[in-house]
Amino acid sequence: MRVATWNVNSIRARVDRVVDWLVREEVDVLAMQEIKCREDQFPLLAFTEAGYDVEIHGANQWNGVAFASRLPMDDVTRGFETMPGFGKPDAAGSLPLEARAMAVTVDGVRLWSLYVPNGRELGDPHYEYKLDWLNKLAVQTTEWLAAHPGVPLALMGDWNIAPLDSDVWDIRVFDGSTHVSEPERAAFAGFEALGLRDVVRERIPVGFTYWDYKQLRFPRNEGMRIDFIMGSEAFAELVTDASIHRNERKGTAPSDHVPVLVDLDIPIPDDDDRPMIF
DNA sequence: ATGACATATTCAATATGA
Repeated sequence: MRVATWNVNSIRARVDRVVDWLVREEVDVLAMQEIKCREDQFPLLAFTEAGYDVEIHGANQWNGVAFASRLPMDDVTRGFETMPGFGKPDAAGSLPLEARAMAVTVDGVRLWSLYVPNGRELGDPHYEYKLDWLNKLAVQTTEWLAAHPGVPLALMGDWNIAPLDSDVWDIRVFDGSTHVSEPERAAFAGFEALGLRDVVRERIPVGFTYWDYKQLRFPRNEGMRIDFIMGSEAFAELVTDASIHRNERKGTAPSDHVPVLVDLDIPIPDDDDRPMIF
């Protein structure tokens, strides 16, 4: 089974590239982030014609996550129970919840698509929101792991954190910036403390997953590594290979992020055995 | 000094991104 994560930066602007890549790379399950549309706006047809079912969690022109899979998706959940909101409180005083997290189970593997809040600036309310969001997710993950011992779990997505200085092209440029601050790195390390680990880095130590559109960042290879697949021990044991698809940053109308993929030692049914989707 | 790029939305000017 081939499982991937990709911040697509608008699925409506990227649908052809995304579906082409899924088919070309024989991906079974894709976790998407920044789909930037509501469920009713999602370009479903291109996916279904290629044999993929889609589960969507979108709210408006910002954020939004989704899964595309050619294997059945079960136990679809949107958001998580203790997830904090952000923005203007409603009459009851609660903050709007953003579409940044959802999960599905495929072949007994629990998969999350995560779009961690950006943080904007150190000290910005959005920065506190980012740290709170991550810490609440870690607590939730702790509880889930305790309740589902031995079940493979992967938290996949755009973490908006560069855990190592070498995860940005020049750490000096990031002095005083988000993504590299100690509290963000501590929040990321909190997931490692739960027994999750970056199953891609242990196979691909070097390489970015994001390059800004501006300032010739990609031609200069001035990028960041911020998209990760954090697997539980049971998940990590299934991983046989990993890849970062840098070529998807090239060509016409790319996303600013590229796909990150793992191969799992889970046999999938032949095409002939798979139900047809029209 | 600032923007540079790309996406969304009340299609014009603004919000967001990292």
